[in-house]
Amino acid sequence: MQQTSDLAFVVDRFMRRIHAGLHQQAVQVDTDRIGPFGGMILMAVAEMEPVSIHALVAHMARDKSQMTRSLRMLEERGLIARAGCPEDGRVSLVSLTSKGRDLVAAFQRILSEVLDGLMVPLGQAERAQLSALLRRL
Amino acid sequence: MQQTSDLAFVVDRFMRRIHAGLHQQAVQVDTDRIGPFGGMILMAVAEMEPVSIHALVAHMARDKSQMTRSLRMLEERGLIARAGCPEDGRVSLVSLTSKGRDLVAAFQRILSEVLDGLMVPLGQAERAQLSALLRRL
DNA sequence: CTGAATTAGTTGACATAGTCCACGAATCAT
DNA sequence: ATGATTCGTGGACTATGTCAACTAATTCAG
Repeated sequence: MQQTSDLAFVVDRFMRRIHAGLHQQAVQVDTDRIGPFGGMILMAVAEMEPVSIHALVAHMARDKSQMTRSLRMLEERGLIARAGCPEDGRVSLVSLTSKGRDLVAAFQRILSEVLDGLMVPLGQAERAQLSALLRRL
Repeated sequence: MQQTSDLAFVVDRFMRRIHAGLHQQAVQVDTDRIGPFGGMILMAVAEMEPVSIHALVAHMARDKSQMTRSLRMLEERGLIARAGCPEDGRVSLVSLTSKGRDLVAAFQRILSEVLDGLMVPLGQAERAQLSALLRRL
């Protein structure tokens, strides 16, 4: 049980190291000050566009009010655009602008670098194993 | 590279699910409203006591000013106690009170339950594997 | 077809957590 | 001793998270 509750610490620390790495590196790129969460949203949109806010909320496991505000911020900075959904008047579909797409590419590059840096203790096979295990949760 | 940056999402979501699970469950126990971070600190202290604030900061990868404030909060609620270090006048050593120890036990039980709940998709061997991999990072 | 329940999204108010910077005091190196 | 370093504290600010109330569009029971 020591073992079990330790897992939370280990995951937490890993996440914080990613966060810290991004914080260091992303300053060069994040000229609009959208923050790490903004970056995460952009990357999620990139994979799912056009996507409803509801789907985004589910995917990222965040509160919807938070998503509303972050999306407004991203929209103000011209990184995303919204369009009404023709089939359902309630949903609005979010997609990237070309400016947003550029920023996503930069974020992904940095994130990959940071992750690679953190993963050095693990061999190639182990990295794949780790990803596979986490993905199943 | 899709693969690589995905990892950040996967870890993030896992962490948030832990967080959400605690949020649900811990209400019963957290009568002093110390929050999830407070709980994490208590558990860390439990494993390391008597421990300097500096060591705690390093272990949890947090900002030291944040730690100062959280510890003050925990001290006000009578969960931890501080003692000056005889060998080094700068450091103060933190340890649990008996009230704190009880709360840690409760937190650990809940955390284990939550983690067990999240880990159901994985078999016993895989869980061990996951822990081992994460611990090496 | 209509009223009740549901769902998508927004907003306000607030709580918690993280970052940065400067400071005082104790210690260390030379 | 004195200058650099380390431990902890405090202030100011930003970013994230949580909860509850609300509007508008949709669904569904009857």
